[in-house]
Amino acid sequence: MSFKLLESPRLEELVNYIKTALNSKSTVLLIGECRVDYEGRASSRLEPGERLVIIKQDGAILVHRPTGYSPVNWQPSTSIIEVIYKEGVGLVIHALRDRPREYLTIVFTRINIFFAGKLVDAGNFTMYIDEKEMRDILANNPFLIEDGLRVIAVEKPVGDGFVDIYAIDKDNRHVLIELKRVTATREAVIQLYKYVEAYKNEFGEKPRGILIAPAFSPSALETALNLDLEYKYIDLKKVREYSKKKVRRTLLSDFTTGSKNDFSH
Amino acid sequence: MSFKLLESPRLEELVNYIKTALNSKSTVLLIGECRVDYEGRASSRLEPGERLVIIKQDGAILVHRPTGYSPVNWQPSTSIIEVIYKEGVGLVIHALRDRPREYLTIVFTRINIFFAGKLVDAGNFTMYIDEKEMRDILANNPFLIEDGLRVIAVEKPVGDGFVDIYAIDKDNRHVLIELKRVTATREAVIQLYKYVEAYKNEFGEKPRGILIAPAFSPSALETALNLDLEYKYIDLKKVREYSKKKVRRTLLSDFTTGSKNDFSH
DNA sequence: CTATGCATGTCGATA
DNA sequence: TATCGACGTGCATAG
Repeated sequence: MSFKLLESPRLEELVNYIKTALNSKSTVLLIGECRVDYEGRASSRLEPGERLVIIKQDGAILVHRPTGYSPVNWQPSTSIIEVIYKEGVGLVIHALRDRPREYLTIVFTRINIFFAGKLVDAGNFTMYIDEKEMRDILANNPFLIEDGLRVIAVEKPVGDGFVDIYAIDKDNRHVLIELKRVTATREAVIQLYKYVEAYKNEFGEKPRGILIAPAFSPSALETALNLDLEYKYIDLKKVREYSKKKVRRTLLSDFTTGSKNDFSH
Repeated sequence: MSFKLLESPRLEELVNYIKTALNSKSTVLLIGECRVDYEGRASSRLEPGERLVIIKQDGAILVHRPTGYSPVNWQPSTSIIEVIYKEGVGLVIHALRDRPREYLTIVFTRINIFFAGKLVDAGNFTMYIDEKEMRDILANNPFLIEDGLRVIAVEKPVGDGFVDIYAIDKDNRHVLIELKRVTATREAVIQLYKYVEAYKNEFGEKPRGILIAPAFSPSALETALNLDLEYKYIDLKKVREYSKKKVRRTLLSDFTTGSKNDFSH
């Protein structure tokens, strides 16, 4: 990594450094005293203070205060950036974004650290289990849900949406299964209920509805009880063990056009 | 701002610098080559590459790749941080978080830049308008919605949720108003529909349902039409003008316990 | 403390 | 390109 680092630079001289860095698609860090105005979907003003500003290689801008996960102000990667030095004002950074039209203005009155460097980052990022993965694993290993379950389709269109897994149980009853990787809330139960109702209307037969999650909120349990829906705790660790047998990534289109790719047997 | 800045330090010597910085509640920046593992609600692995790691004064950790708004890995401010140097491995940073239990491990094999400094940031941050503000302004100036409207309550409990504004129109019909500060999607329409249905069931009278937003998605408009709901465009600029007459922040409790604070006249 | 809903949400996939 | 739904969503607030 080649980089440029300046301690307590004069603001005037920084303008060209920053412009050069942005033109060469480098990542720029600025630490110093600034104020920030934002105008777009909302409006905000941040009074002067010491912050870290990051301008990434794709034009994303983040203004970070010394605490908290979230940037206090930002602009996603779609922004156009302009840098000016205004005598008596300071170093002004404008970031403009179209659609939605949003403006971000950062005014630095002092900069302690300037860094510009081209980060080389080709490392792969893998999320080991997300809801899709969980769905695929369970669809391919339905005994993890209950014995004798036969999966007919995943992401089956029902009513307004898609139910995660559509199956038939050992007593030949139809089963709609909704999955949550995190604690299931009442919302999830209601969603499943809508699927069950829609299915009943469409196909004339009331299916079982099972909500599967590692945990359930009290209101979810109560609602499930009231709406005559089943729920089942799942151990994510156990599911993850089955993820090793690498399955082809299942695409939505595989299941929405015809039945040739349905999981049936 | 007092700070410490090191260029291409040896990893061994960094351990104490970082520990000292964390103990003194400083913000730490590390730029260099690292890999990252995460385990918690999900699991992820990030292969080696050059990144920026931020450890904030409250223990929040962000791992940023050279592009994009979002950190690739992170830990919110509730984390406990441990720093170790492992011979033959590198500089290891562990961040543990309770509730939910989550582990983040960063392993640096090279560091180009180390920065530690106590940022002083007392600047005030003001968000000029959010949905609450919009709700309060419209509740206090209902003529912006339509002539003759009398607001009875805001955040009125209806069914499962709370409708933003509950009012009575000039013909004495009940009106449920749902607000969106951004483009309203079908979801917003469905939400309003649920309120209208729930209200009908609870109070026996079918109210008007009005969705108010600066813009509407086509599916939102279509759904509104199908569900017999009204929609109204609102100019945020115009609403914002009425925000100058500073209103006391309206609390939910003002409207849910008794009627003494209701907006009625 | 948990539950609920908003967010300048952001991001990715789909039509 | 716009829309839709998920997210390790984070975060504030109400109960």
